[in-house]
Amino acid sequence: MTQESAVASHRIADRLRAQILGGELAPGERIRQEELADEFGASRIPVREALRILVTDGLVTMVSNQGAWVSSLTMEECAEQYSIRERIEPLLLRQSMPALTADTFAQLDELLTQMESVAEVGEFIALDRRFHELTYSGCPTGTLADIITQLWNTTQHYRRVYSELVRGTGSGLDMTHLEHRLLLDAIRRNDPDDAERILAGHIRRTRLELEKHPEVFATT
Amino acid sequence: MTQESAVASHRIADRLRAQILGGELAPGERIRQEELADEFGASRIPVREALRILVTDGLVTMVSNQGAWVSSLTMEECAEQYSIRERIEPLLLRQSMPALTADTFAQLDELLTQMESVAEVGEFIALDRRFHELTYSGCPTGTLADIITQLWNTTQHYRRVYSELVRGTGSGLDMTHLEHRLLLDAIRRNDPDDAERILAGHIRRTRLELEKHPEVFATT
DNA sequence: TCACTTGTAAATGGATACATTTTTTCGTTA
DNA sequence: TAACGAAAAAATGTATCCATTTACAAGTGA
Repeated sequence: MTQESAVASHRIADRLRAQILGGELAPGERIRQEELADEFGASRIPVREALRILVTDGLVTMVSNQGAWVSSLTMEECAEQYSIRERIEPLLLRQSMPALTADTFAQLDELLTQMESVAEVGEFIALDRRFHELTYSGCPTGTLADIITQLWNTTQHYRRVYSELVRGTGSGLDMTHLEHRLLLDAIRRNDPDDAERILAGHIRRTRLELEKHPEVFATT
Repeated sequence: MTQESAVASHRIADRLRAQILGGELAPGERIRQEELADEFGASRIPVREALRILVTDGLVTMVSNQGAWVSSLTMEECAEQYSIRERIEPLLLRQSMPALTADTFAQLDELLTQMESVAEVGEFIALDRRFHELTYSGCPTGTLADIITQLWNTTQHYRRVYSELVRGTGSGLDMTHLEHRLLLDAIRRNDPDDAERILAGHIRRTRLELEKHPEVFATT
């Protein structure tokens, strides 16, 4: 379990991060320091520190003398982030694979089975994320993993909105399941080249899918 | 020219960043808030903000209740950053190429000529950086460019130390010049595939070269 | 009616003072 | 002598108060 930090700025940052990733705070939303300070029973100093921590995460955007907002992405920016992931997640997967065990494979399999039958949108994207993160779990944390976590975080809102949009239409999700199964198979066979290729394709197709729905994104 | 920010925290961050990138502050060096505050005639509040800004840049590492240090990399971490660059800089170059003009080509050529005859180490790595940045200048700034700037920044110190180490031995630098010429040629010919391949190879060879000199890095 | 100005409210930036945590020092003891 | 521990010193974390900047709105003029 995650221990709550004794430092107020960290506590506030953790809580805010969870709110943003959980969808309680939408991209573009204004964040006022005093409001937050009252909410947490703290002064504005730790709130400002917390905001800067979230800037590091890419989740908050600050402008001098103007304030802070939950970061938002245009469709082009979101696509850019997917293009980056397309190039570097296969690298992380390759480095992770040697350390994965049969036990991990079983967990991955179980996650896929759950995903194939889940109805709720939030649940689906959570399982999807846990699946991919588990495939990377053979890697010690480092810059590569940090960057990828950031990219997942900053695009999470748009994944959720997209999923809600296409829910029930059956579009795209079938392919996702197929790709996941292929990916797990390549990992099990310990074929890093194949795994890299499938993962890159998976991310690429997701990006193209997102680009079919500009209405998900901010207009500016 | 770069306008000095009216906000103290930004001024301090800019100055500190320049000191770190310029080699005045070495990786691992402790940063005391009060010291900096005195140095800038400010209180510790803007100093703390500045430190958090540099954490975002990856140039400073902070630990709760313990303090801040100039970030340092082990050889493995530095190699990891080069591996990431190897995958994503070719992407940035590809996106940049269509916007480059004959004028840019001429500037790139001029930079290479200067590099081939420069004697001073600091001058060399500065020209090298300007050359590559100019090849990327066709791209609007975005997440990809930001990440790459960060990776260049966090590894800059080790490039400098390495360059000083091999100065005069003639090892490796010849290859660097050849690769740069090949790269510029591919860019001129507007051959993105070739340019991507050469650039990836260039970064990869630099990484391998660095890995031949573990003494450049922190031992922990 | 529209553009511009100005004044006021509100929000962010920063200084000082204090609280808390960590580190260091120094004395004690086995 | 080495190890343990307590007290002092130093550094970071936070609250409060004030300064400065920005945003909003009402008012004035053409």
